Amino acid sequence: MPSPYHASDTIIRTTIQLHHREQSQPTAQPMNILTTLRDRFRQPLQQQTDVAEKMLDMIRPAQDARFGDYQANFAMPLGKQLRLPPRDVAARIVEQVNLNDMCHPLEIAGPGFINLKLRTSWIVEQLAAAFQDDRLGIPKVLNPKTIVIDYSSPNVAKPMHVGHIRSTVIGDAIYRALKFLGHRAISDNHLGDWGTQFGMIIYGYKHFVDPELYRQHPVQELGRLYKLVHRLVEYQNAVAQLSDAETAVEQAENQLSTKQSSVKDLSRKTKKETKDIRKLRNQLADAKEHRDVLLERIDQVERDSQLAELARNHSGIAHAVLAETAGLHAGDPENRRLWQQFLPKCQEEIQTIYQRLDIRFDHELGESFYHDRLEPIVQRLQDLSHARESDGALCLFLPEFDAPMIVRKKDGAFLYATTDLATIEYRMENWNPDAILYVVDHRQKEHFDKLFAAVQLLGHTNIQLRHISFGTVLGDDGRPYRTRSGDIIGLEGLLDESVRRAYAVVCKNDDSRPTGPQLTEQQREQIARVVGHAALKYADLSHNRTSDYVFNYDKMVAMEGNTATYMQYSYARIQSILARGEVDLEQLRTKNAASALTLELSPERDLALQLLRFGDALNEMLDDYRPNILTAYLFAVASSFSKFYQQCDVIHADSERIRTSRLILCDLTGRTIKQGLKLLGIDVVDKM
RNA sequence: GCCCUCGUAGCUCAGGUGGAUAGAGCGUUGGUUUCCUAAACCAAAGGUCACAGGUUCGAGUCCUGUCGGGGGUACCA
Repeated sequence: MPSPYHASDTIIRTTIQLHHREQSQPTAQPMNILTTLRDRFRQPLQQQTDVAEKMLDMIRPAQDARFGDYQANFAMPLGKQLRLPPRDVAARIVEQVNLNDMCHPLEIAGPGFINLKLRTSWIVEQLAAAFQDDRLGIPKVLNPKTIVIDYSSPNVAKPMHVGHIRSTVIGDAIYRALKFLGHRAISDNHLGDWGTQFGMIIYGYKHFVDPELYRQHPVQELGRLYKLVHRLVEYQNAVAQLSDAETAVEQAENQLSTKQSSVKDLSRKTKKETKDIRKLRNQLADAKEHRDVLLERIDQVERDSQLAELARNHSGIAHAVLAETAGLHAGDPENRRLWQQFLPKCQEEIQTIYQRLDIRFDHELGESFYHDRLEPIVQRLQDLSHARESDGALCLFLPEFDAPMIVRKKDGAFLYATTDLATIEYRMENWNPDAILYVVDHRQKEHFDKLFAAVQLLGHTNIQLRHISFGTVLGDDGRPYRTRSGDIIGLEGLLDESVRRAYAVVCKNDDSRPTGPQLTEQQREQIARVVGHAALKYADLSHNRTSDYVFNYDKMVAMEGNTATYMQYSYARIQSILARGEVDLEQLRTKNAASALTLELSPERDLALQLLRFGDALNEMLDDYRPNILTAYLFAVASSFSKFYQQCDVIHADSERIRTSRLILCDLTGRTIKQGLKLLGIDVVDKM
């Protein structure tokens, strides 16, 4: 199935264009540059071709200032289609398009590029409109869509860790941006509140709880119980798997030596033989690694005499935990009671993290919420003859996939595939969304492929389902980010460390000010909190979401280059200018900006043009749900501002007129940075 | 085995459904401050875009193959 989206994403119903580029309202004054240019070119193009929209997409910002501000590249493909020289086609379009108020006379260059240079008078007019608008000139969409965004979704009984950053932060940014543009965005945190981890806690509570600790610090004690039981279960599983793992190593060793001895003359190996041997070597290494992990896991427990004794006394713990989980699901009164007791405490714990991250959800309907809907949906799948039993499990065999989607295990338990189906139906019944977005890591692609196919089987075709996938956070070694001892890194600790480093930088900077420190201890701490949290979020958002990226504190908090800090710094400098200039903002904002603005120097014009691109950047971001488009835009704004700042004195400008004009630019830049960062879930500070 | 992904400067990364001379930050080298926050700015050096074919007026981008990394692949989520 051809897809207009990134290959790693999955969609159905490509015909629903969700956040398509809208034609602007004829009356809407503030508007985006690209939207406007496309509007102007639409009719002339429609006279030449029936694929005008495709051609309109080929209008884009110029790559090189020599080619003006924007360029249109459609004359070449159009020339081919019409069997005319592209330059002639370009000339014909240029003659018909009405851009005189907006652009200098268009130029045709090279094979048929159309170069557009915006009139400064037009920029001034648009900028003035944006300046006087609370929304900075960004229009709301004409056709708002209802879009459910499913992100974050941690298991409530476990501490959140580094793996939750991306889903949480990217999902939140998409949510904020959609809302800002006027869509009805609904965020739903699909909490894991019903799984095996509760079986572990319940088992732990029944056998290992310290009542006093539980009374004083319930969440901490539950966390301890989870970790303890988890460890014992892992230990037991490791013991059970060890002999298989050892056999696998032996087998790999045998295969390798057989292969090597069959190739007698090693200096005259064929390509295939070389390849086979390397592959066998890798297999051996993998097998050894797996075995060593198991050994380490076993050793860790056995080294600790207390743990070892617990492991001996609870030899059936792996099974028992599953039984506790099954009991919970089956309605065992004691387990239900415990679950109801634990759940609010776990949720509270997780909320403290969300508060730190400044993230709120419209809904938090966890897995448990759908429990009663699983049986009926499975029944329906059977009634419709879509599901059948295989090896005792109830399966959906989907034509495009080798392995089936299992909706009920042979022990009768349901899986998350089942819950996901029920969740989609619930959302459709209650919110009637145009789309549901799943911000989930790329490893679950196949799950979503199957899930979406199953949804179609159930007859739901009037909805777009999309997996917004993202890559892995890596450590310096290029492997998933972990502590040196191999443990997963907790999110809370990550935030603390980020704030700690931000604090150090804030202090260093303030202490080294030529005029002496300006910040109180309280201010320093507050700034460090904002800057530290921002650094972490921004580091994540500024990478292409589909890429893996290497996590690096130093770079993140380095406060140079494309970081949140650089943007926040720009913002703070602007606030400083406005304060030092004793500017009455209310008065400034009521000024007739259109007549006050003057963009004579190129840093002024560049900055102004950059500010006008905000709406285009947002559209582009939502086109494929890529927050790094917005971070790149903000970096460009901040860079333009730095150049402007360097070359254009604001407070001591040559004339009152220029001073006012530059103050307007400063204020609008500050508001744009603030608004842009806000859409990424990031705050600003006035001083830093 | 099959499927999905990635390979761009010393390092970390950008590079819409193909468009003009492949970009940024860090690092390196050199320069800028009696001046609104130098956490800044300017300049230079640094690239066979993994490799080989192909499609095209035009390929980092699309197709095929090869090499290398990561991930997934029947009852975890």
